[in-house]
Amino acid sequence: MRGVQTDEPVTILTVAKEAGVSKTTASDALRGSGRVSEATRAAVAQVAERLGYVPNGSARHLRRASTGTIGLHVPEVLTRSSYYMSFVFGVVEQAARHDYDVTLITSGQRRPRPPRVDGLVLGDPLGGDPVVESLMATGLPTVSCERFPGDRQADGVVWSEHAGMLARLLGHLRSAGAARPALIVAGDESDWAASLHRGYLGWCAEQGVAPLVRRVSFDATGDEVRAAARDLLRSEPLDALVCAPAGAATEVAPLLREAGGDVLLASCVDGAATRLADPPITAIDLRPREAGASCAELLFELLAGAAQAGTERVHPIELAVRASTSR
Amino acid sequence: MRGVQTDEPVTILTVAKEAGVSKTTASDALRGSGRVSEATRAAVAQVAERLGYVPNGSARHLRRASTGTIGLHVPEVLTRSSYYMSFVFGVVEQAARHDYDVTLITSGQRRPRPPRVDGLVLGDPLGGDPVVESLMATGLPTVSCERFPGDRQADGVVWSEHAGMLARLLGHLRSAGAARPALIVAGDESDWAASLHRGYLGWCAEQGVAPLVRRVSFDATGDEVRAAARDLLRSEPLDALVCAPAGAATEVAPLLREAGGDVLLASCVDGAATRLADPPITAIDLRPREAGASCAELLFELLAGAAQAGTERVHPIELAVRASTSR
DNA sequence: TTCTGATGCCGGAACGTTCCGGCAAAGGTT
DNA sequence: AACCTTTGCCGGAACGTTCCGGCATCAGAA
Repeated sequence: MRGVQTDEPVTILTVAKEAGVSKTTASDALRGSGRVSEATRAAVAQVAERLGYVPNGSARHLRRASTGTIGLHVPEVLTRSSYYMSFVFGVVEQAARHDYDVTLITSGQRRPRPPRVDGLVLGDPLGGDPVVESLMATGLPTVSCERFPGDRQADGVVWSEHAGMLARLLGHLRSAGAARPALIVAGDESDWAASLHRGYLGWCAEQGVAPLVRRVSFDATGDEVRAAARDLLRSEPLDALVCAPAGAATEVAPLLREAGGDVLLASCVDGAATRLADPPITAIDLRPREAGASCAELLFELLAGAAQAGTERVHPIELAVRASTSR
Repeated sequence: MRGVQTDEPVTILTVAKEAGVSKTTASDALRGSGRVSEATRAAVAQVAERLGYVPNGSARHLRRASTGTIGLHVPEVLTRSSYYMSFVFGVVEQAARHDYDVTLITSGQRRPRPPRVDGLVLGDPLGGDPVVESLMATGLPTVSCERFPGDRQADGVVWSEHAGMLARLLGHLRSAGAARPALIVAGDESDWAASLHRGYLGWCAEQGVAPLVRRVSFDATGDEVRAAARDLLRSEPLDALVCAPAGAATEVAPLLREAGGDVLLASCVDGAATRLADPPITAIDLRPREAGASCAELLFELLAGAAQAGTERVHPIELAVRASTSR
């Protein structure tokens, strides 16, 4: 039952009058605040339900000096759209649990005013993006997924052990027989790419392996990663390849197959494509939806004063070993 | 210059006092409403700029009985994430031009309240989605991209001539020598897929060609479309293949190459992948960003009373002929 | 001179909800 | 009986902006 539809909006005053209490009591009863008896609370709740009362967000947030909304920024990198969509959905759903809305902010926007939000989530902030810079300059509580490249960090950071997980993947490749795994990775405008690269170099140093890297752009196309793979195939005997950019592994899989040689293949970003490829491709599952939710949750803690600026959270990621890395 | 930072919020009262006018005059001056002299307007604007005045959205929208926000719903279909992300960005940017925020609504959300928005954009509404149904039941002004499957339509519909464009693509394939082009397409839960299928059948009837169709799910995986393509290859001599699902064409391209036979290949959804494939794949460019902007614009017209419920707009789409359909 | 219309200001009230502190009643303690 | 504490209500004011209609002034027409 939706409630009676009238031309008069159902306000807290309507509910209070119908329940025979003051507006303050009605408000307190519905919000669980103040000192209201359980019987009165139930009676008011019933009236509100019956009338289909929905609090006016503008009124509430004017009074509270808040907006009830968080802003979410994601880079417009379409090769990572699958990851970002999942991330976005995670944020939106976690925000809903806190009765917050999520307003999207894009780097293509030209707008003359700061966002009307209580706080910000930055998904994978890229260095050199002026919109990201200006968002961080707002002074609003901000949580970033991965660190911001550079010295200045958001109030809260949710990050994952990419280097460590890559070392584990490389170890797995090593024990599967690969003597010298190669890496295709983006540049340092992304903290994620930078830590993968660093982790790879560190692992090679530790294992006494000569690094075999090809750098591509953060939003590398299929052709770009295929060109990088071809280059690797031409210049060295290739026994294993780890592709960092999202979607790259599935782009090079046919190429490696054609080239023969039984090259092990893995991806640093998991998704439906790697899972459902034939053979399924070993990948690092970044769990983007959960990452989104975790970022949102940390922001709400910051907003509620339950967390301090400078808080860092480790978001667990997983290695999904599949057929592409076995012989 | 950001303006002097004090602990006291800069309100319209602050600006008015500083400019030596009433709050009403200050408000009217900044909004271009009321009857305010040009000199007074300029003076107030200068004070506002200097003080870094930003209107309080909650106060404004409480007074106006509005929210300053539109809701955007997109299906959580990750194979179409590239298209949807572009669509989303288009909506967000057009909304920004109207000083509106965009709040995302997902089908995975469980929330006890209607969205606090002035209107809704439904990107590619899928039949059978209860969240879409409930959004359409809110009574809010609503614009959908493509029609809603079924009798009930949104207040505004932005749609494209998919059947017509497919006929043109088929004609192009025909003139490139294909006698019997095949189609891989999703089911009727999407109006887009339904019109492609209908258009294909209509074209075949008109040309006296026996239809060659394989149905897949709307969110078909690479394997699923490859299985469909293999099935086609096995059962008939295949001279041309049109893949409707986003991403499908690039998934089957290597398969067709391996099979030999010089099969012409085209896609009903264009993107970076089809553009940058080798050879580049002929595709229908749905121009998602522009579609998003167009939907948002129609919604703002509805909200402003400049368009009527029942308005339909044709969003132009384009056929990008590329090397995959030439011999 | 008087009246009318235009211009450009103005204060009060409204929007819907929350916060704050007052107060009545009841129960317990001295 | 008087005092104190707790419980559970209450009305007024606040939040910041816009809407509405009033009013003063000036210029032009009758």
